[in-house]
Amino acid sequence: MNLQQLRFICAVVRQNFNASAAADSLYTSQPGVSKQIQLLEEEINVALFVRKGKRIIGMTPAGEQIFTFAQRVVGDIENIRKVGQEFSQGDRGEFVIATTHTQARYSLPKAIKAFTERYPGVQLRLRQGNPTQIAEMLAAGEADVAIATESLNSYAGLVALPCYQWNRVVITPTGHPLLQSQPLTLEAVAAYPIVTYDQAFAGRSVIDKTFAHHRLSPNIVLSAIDSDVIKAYVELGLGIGIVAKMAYDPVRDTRLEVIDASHLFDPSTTYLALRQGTYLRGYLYTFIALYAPHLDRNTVDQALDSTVASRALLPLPSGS
Amino acid sequence: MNLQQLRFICAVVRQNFNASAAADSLYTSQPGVSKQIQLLEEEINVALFVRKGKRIIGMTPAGEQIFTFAQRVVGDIENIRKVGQEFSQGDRGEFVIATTHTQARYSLPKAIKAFTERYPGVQLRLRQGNPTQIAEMLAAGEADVAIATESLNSYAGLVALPCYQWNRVVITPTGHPLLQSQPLTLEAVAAYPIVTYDQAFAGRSVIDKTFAHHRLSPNIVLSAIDSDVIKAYVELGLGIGIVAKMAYDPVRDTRLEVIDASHLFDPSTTYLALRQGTYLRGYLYTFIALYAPHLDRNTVDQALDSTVASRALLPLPSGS
DNA sequence: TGCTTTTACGCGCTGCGTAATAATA
DNA sequence: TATTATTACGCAGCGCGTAAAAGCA
Repeated sequence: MNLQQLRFICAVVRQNFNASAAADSLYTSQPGVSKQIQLLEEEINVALFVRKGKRIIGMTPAGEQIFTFAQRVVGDIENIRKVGQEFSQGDRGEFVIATTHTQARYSLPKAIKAFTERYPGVQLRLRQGNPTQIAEMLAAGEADVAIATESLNSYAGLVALPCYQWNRVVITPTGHPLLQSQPLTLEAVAAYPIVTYDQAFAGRSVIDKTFAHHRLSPNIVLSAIDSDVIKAYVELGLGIGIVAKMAYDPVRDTRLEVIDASHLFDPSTTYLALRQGTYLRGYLYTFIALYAPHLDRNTVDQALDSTVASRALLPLPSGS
Repeated sequence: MNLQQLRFICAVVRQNFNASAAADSLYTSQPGVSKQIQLLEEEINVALFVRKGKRIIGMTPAGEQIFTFAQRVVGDIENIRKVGQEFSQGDRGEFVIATTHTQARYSLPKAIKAFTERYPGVQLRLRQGNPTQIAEMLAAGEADVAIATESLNSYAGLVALPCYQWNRVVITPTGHPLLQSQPLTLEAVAAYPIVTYDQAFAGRSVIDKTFAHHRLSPNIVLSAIDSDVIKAYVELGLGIGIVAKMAYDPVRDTRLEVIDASHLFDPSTTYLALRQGTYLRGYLYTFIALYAPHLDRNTVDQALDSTVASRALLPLPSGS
């Protein structure tokens, strides 16, 4: 048994039981992958993959168990490498953040600016996607942290830490009649065509739930993954927009008017997620503290160690 | 990086930073061990061991962190092997119990008899030692379970499950004057020379604490690790004995008389301990259930998964 | 002078790539 | 027919053991 064999197993599983793709992803030859897997199966005397003729189509029960261990081994090897880097060149390295457009554009810039000034030797990479893709990137080790509002909790192997709460504003073109209706009500909002986030993004689920709860059927004429796209279409007069308050910029957005809607919707919480069992480079703790000051090193470590859902343990600081 | 290098690191640490001993323990050459460790240090660019001249005398901080990961990797490799055995020959294998004399002699026989009948293909091995040695055997992977009354909890990386409670009897030679004093009191016991367990064994700490709490200074003329040795010396008239109730056999021990002492001492709890993060062969669950019927597979799995001390979670069934 | 680690060196195994074959969809 | 897995084979590299040297207590 050797490490390479375990890497091969993980890659084959991750590539949906395609050994050729697995070989590509590891920059090696496909026969090598097949052979090493066969050797391992022979050594431990049990088939790991279910084959239909010559095709690999799934895992045996034994394979599934072994896969979980193999994953942990491969992760630990990565951890060992990281410890080495941390001690040999603590202020240099790579740092990949998987996040959504809205976070990247509106909530992260301040922390990222401070971070890059503090760690000029760290190569920072932003990877964008929807919350599900983000969680998968993190789980697959393609990112070091994930930041998003939806669906980061309840993903096996990940730990989600609450960062901050936020709520929504309604944005309209200048001179829109809705600006007259004070105070703002859900009914008034539902009377106009609406532009807001896509299903998977930025607390859209809260918006849907709120309308449904009040037995309102809003006319959502356009949904987008991107606050800037929403704002553009609102400017064009396609409808009124519901976006995160942080996405409205009073300086830039002069062709829009804004009405606070915090009283209409439950607040949403943005989470920062980490893979369980990973060694965190020192600068990662620094970044997390820059982004969410209540998440100090001890808090993060405790959350990473605990098996139980960490959200309950962590009080969220008030307001923002 | 390869598995062997990680094994070498673990062995060197376990052998108190003696590379020669580590090589012996792994049945390989000492230069090979040194060289592989050097290669790894070179590869990840950080010293793992602190050297004084040519002697290895300790670990660097980086080394300590890496050691913990290396341990887990080595353990997971072992786990993978076990999964293979479980699925290829589920009713065959090896099973090592680390325990004390008293458990081996008096509490285990029934479960072991049933187990060997159920699993004739499993090679069962009993390893005896004091509770500290037992815990170390388990932690080092030299045993699959540890069973003892003292000091199995509070050992990092181990999970202790309460199995049963028990208490003590006083044994005397036939016709001893203590037999007349009804009911038995601590003061009466303390009036005679006492033979009982060694410091490290079988709830001796409870005995000491009880006497101390009553401001009594018993005259313990002989302590032994072994109930049978204690009984032998009580038969010889050296003193009265305090032993676990289960150690008195009314059929065999005809030259001894017995007085129940449950009302004098707090009960002790015997624990069964497992290493965290280990894959358990199916027959191990069977054995545990035979020995302590309230510890079914789910209970054991939950305890193994949880990071927090498992004892608090587990109710101990009453009496026995 | 022990005992321990490092250096030196050569053999043998094995992992890996290329090429060819077999089997599936 | 296109894609994918297995078999065959040969080279290169590396892990491991033996032997010798170098330091340490």
